[in-house]
Amino acid sequence: MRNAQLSTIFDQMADVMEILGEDRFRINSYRKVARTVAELPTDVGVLLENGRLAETPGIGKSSLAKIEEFVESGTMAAHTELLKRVPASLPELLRIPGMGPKGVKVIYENLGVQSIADLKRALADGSVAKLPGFGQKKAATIQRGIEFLEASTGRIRLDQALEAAALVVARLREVPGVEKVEIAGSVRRRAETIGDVDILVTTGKHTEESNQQHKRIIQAFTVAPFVDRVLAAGETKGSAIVRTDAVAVQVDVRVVPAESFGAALQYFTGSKQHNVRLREMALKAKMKLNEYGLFKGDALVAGATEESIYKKLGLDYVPALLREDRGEVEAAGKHALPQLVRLEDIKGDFHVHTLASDGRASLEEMVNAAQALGYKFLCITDHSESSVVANGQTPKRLAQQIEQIHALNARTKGFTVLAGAEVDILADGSLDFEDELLADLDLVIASIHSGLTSPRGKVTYRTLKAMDSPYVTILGHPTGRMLGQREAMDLDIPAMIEHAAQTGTALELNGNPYRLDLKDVHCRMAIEKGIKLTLGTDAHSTAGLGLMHFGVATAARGWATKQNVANALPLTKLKSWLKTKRPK
DNA sequence: GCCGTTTTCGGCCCGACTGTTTTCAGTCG
Repeated sequence: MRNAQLSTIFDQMADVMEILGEDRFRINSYRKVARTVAELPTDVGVLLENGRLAETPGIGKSSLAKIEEFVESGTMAAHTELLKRVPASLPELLRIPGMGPKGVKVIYENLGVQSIADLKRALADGSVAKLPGFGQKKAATIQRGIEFLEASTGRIRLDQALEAAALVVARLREVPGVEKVEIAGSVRRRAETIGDVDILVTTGKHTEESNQQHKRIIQAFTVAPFVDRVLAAGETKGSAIVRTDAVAVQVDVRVVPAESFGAALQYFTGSKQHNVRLREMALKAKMKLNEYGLFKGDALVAGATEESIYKKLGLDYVPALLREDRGEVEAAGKHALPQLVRLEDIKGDFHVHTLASDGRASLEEMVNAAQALGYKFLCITDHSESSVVANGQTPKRLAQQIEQIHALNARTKGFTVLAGAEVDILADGSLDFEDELLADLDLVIASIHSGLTSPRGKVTYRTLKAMDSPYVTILGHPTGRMLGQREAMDLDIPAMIEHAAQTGTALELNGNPYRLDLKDVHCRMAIEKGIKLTLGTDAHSTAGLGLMHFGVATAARGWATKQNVANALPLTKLKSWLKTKRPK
């Protein structure tokens, strides 16, 4: 899709305009266009043709013309012209924490610094510290910023962020005077990757001693053994790099009095874009929203709970999972928010491995663990023969496993084990087992495990062809991505979703936090086409079954209700649903 | 540049922290 390219172009223009010191509101609208285009579910070319792009909020006449120009010619004059005005490598300096557009402008104009390499030299010879508005400390901050940037692996996975958050939460709960400790930010929204971790602490009602008390709480955080480096430590806010066994991540701790808890939680949860929307609404209603509350003049109108703030703004309560400015504010105003799927709605797991392939627990152990979670069913989906490294089963071994499952079902009450397989989609789009064997299974997940870097046409062809099989119930981890490790396949997502709808194939939402595949926005596209999602943990151990909450959160971020999720079906309905695609 | 149940012009989210300042600008979230 050209959407990603266009998004980058608008962001690049905004970067350059910032360095040039142009109008910040204009820059903001470029940023908004960049973000809007990136999140469009359909290629801009298509939306241009059917006129929908012009209706998209945030995209006005000027941006529309620029996009049109790019779609027609592959270039954009405004972009080309802007890039000519500063050295090409200059915008990369904006990525250094502590360096903003003003700083970049000063070091460029005074020292001729054009790149991070130039900047390192200027820092080393002391010329940065001598610049107007700079100094020894500022130079040191920039130095550390460069080191951080070069050592950083970028965003971390949600499970890693939750682990870091748990460390800090446990520490803060022990500090005297602390009443509540809540995880906020993108971790609370269960975003698929996390930039930094936000934690909110409340004390009792505001008193004379509050400031001292707040300071002590921040200090307790910054001197904790897991803190690598302190970035800031004031009276209400502390920021530090926290190191766990797996990762280092920035954690921000904010302390507020109890009467502002809701406002602070709302503010600190974000997303930024969602908050901007609410603040705009507050302004229109002659009010003001900040992290201390919703105010009319100086009077506090709401603040103790998040619910009260949304209510006073004329909105239904928006679950944190939806706060991305993807239409949830409008829906909340029209009482049209979905009843999101919850972990309690989940009656079983669709994607599980055992010792028969590369799992570490037996069939019986996995079933026992699923029963302990209160599930009603479990689908056993071991690998197929071609997945040699994963100890994929031969047809003979699979046939034996099916027998084993039937026998287990015969002696189990109130719980059903479904016989399935995760069958490889081969290079030509055919399946790794014959139809006769597939017909003996209750369900089939078809997955691509090889050739993930093939061109778009090839991976899309294989994916669509596999869905043509009447025995393929579910397309497994459709894009094949591994967060932080491996890019998604270059799959034509709209075509894949369209074909899933046509063939009646379900799409997996693989809940393993390495995958979260399909991702939230694609889940939403699928749901809008009436496609059922199946949540699977891809568990390779009994503990792995506990990852279901990641899948549920991601589905909810895709606006899924329990009707959209096959895991929530009662068993009888599930069984008949599994047969819908099969030959009659 | 975008937008409009007060506006087609005149707005555009808000506050904390830091460092370099003699009262505030820059950066961040």
